[in-house]
Amino acid sequence: MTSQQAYVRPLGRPREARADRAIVEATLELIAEHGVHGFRTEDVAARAGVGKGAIYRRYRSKDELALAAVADLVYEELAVPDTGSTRDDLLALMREAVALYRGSLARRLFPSLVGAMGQKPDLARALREGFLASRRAVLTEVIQRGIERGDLRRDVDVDLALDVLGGPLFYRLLITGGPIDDELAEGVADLIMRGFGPDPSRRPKATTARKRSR
Amino acid sequence: MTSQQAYVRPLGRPREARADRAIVEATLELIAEHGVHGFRTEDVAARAGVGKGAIYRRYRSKDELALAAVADLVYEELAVPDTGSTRDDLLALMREAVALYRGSLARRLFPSLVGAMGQKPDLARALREGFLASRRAVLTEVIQRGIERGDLRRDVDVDLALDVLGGPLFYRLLITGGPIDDELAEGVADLIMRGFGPDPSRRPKATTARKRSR
Amino acid sequence: MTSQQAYVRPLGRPREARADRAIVEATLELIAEHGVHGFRTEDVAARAGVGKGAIYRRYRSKDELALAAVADLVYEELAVPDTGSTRDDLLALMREAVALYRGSLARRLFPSLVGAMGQKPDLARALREGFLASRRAVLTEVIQRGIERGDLRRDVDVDLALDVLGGPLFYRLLITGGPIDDELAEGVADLIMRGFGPDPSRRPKATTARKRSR
Amino acid sequence: MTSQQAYVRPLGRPREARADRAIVEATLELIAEHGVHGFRTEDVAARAGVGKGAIYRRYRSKDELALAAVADLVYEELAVPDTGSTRDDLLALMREAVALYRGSLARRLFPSLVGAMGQKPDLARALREGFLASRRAVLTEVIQRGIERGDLRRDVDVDLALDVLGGPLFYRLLITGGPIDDELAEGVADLIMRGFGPDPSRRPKATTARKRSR
DNA sequence: TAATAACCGAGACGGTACGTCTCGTCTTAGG
DNA sequence: CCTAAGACGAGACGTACCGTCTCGGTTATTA
Repeated sequence: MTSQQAYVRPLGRPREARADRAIVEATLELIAEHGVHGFRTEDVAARAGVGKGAIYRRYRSKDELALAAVADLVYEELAVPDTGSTRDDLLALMREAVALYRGSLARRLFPSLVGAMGQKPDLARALREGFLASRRAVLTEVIQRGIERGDLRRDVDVDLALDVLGGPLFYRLLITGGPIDDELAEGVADLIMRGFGPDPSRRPKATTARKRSR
Repeated sequence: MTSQQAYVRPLGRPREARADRAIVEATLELIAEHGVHGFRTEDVAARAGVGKGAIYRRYRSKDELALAAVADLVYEELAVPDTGSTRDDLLALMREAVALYRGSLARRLFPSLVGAMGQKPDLARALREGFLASRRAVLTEVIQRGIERGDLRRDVDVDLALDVLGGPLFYRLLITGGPIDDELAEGVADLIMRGFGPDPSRRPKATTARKRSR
Repeated sequence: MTSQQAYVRPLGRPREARADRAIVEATLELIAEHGVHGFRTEDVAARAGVGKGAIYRRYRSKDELALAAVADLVYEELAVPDTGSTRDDLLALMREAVALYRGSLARRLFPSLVGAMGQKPDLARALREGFLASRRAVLTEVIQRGIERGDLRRDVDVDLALDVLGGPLFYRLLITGGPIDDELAEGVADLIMRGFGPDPSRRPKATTARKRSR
Repeated sequence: MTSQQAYVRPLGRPREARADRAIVEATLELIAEHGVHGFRTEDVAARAGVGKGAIYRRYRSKDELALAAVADLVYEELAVPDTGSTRDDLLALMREAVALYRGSLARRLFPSLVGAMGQKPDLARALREGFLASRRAVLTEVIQRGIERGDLRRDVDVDLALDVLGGPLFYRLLITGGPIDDELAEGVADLIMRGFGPDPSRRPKATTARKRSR
């Protein structure tokens, strides 16, 4: 039976992969130069060497184009670290996030992206279900393993933990302009370990946090 | 010696105070509906019942108008709570913040505000130095008092603490869409108390933070 | 009693008469250069020194603009010549028509105008009822006078006469590309005089025309 | 069953004759509906049930397609009538022309064809040298025969005569919208006979109509 | 009281980017 | 090599919005 073979090649000339890449790259360059709102679709077309039609065949609007370009920049396979230490696993992920958001492009990109999310539910959903969900899934796995390992309490509010890990980073990126560096990564990782670590009053002898500090 | 009396009434017909208010209010409503970029000056004029000229006589650009409107909205006096309990003081401030950001106007305002901050340094500075700084000052005072009281460690990274308090809230507001409620307020307050509480290994007996959580 | 004074000045800034003229003139030039369909609205705007908005505030579409421009061009007062000689009157009118259609603007304008008439009943009606009707009225008067004077037969088919006077001219202009000159004017005028001149059969000897109808 | 043919079949799949007809017919219908410029190649393809490629393999451009379609409609062998009577020969040709231009398709086709001629010299030349020249050649022969026969003056301006025969018909078709009927055919034929007939003042006894019958 | 000056609402202005559309060509898989 | 389907680069279309300017008219202070 071929019914499982769901993919049917669409009729007609296929989209050119070359154009796909060129459009995204031109968009990223122009966003970096003029901002998420400041760039012009005509310039994207010109720089990518395509017609405007080729852009609007792929993306319904300028905003969707900007989103896709950013998504392309930001999506990457995320390996679940497994160092044996919950703190080190968290730290690895946080450091990677720090590295991503320190980049000048991502730093200039996110604010307007967030602004657009408020106006375009589609974009918000796409970002949440794609980029965000994948990162949260990885963090969740690390936390679950930490619980099983006994490094974290059984009743950890996982959502809160995720938001405490990610929140301060975005807060600095979007609002305060504070430094996004490894100190931040270590700070929140340690706070999670300490705040959600096993209750010392119950198990006075086991002090995970101590061991972690080498 | 009248030189100190600097004010000279300008010639001609004075500006109408009625229009001043109407413009700001119409702007706020329209920003909430369509975002800091999405609203139209013509709509502001129409809703305020003024001409576009009246707007541009007061503000040099759409951005300046948006900034002024937001500034007008956001400034308010903030009392420093003093319940005697560091946790309760934090909780009071957090609950107030929760109440503010649950409100539909602020909730719709902030995303586009953040987006605009990325492109307009003036707006970003105004918001950081006004709204944000005042809230951080109050929280800082509560934390300092907590340290002096011995509820918190002496070496608390205050900036990190502030970002852990505020970050998750904004993260949910702007990114995840997660719930902004008292559970969140309590979660982060407890995490701060626990994570930045006095080191139990150093002073195994005194555990103020423990007791407060009952 | 001011009720007869129906005109109420519209609110706001009035349209600029300068722009009205400039738009129509630029349109005519560009139609002559590129045809009723071939000209570009952006070029009209540029040549007229106005924005595209100023054009579309006045005309709902490119077609309506073209129609208005042509209508503006084509209306002019036409005097009825009265030299005392029917042939000379006809000749005067024909020479004037020749002069008009030799002109480079009209010569380039008419072909695409005719093409458009086939597609746009509005344009066709406007042209027929304005430009064409006024010229036919003048010719009709000359012919009537010729009949009364005895220079032409009483039973002249006036419509046919008008079409024989105008047809060859347009035929050369639109189809054959043949010369439009005074020789043509004289040729058709003489043909009309000779072909529709008084019937020699009434002056009892010659009866050619009568017999033909059998 | 094709092997018996000496004709060497070109490589590959042969063109479908079905498509040839369908393309031309669809083009004619769409030109009649929207004009020579107004129709869309995509609509032609859709209505003919072919791809755009099939059209552009046959015709190099939209204009060439339009021209070919019109040519297909309009070209037909034209016999030189020879009734023995110059008037009747002219009348036969004029009646045939009337029949052609009364048809609703030709009537809708010509205006935009003329419009296009003004912008496309190639099309104008093709139409003049093909369709038009063949008709003028036939008429010229009839007139020459008329001269030789003595029905028409020796010094007839043949070009003018042709334009007087064809002009009024096109004038009504393209400009005035007047009736195109046998009355018109007879009117211009009689006018030519009378206006270009032998000068009665010079040869007072010989009546043209007499001679025609030889 | 009259003149002067800046205000008022309404809306046209020049300019610019948008997103759509069509042209004529090119590129697939398949007959 | 043909076919239908549909993507391609190019560029005009008509719309929308910006920030400015121009109306007739209003509201203050100064003369």
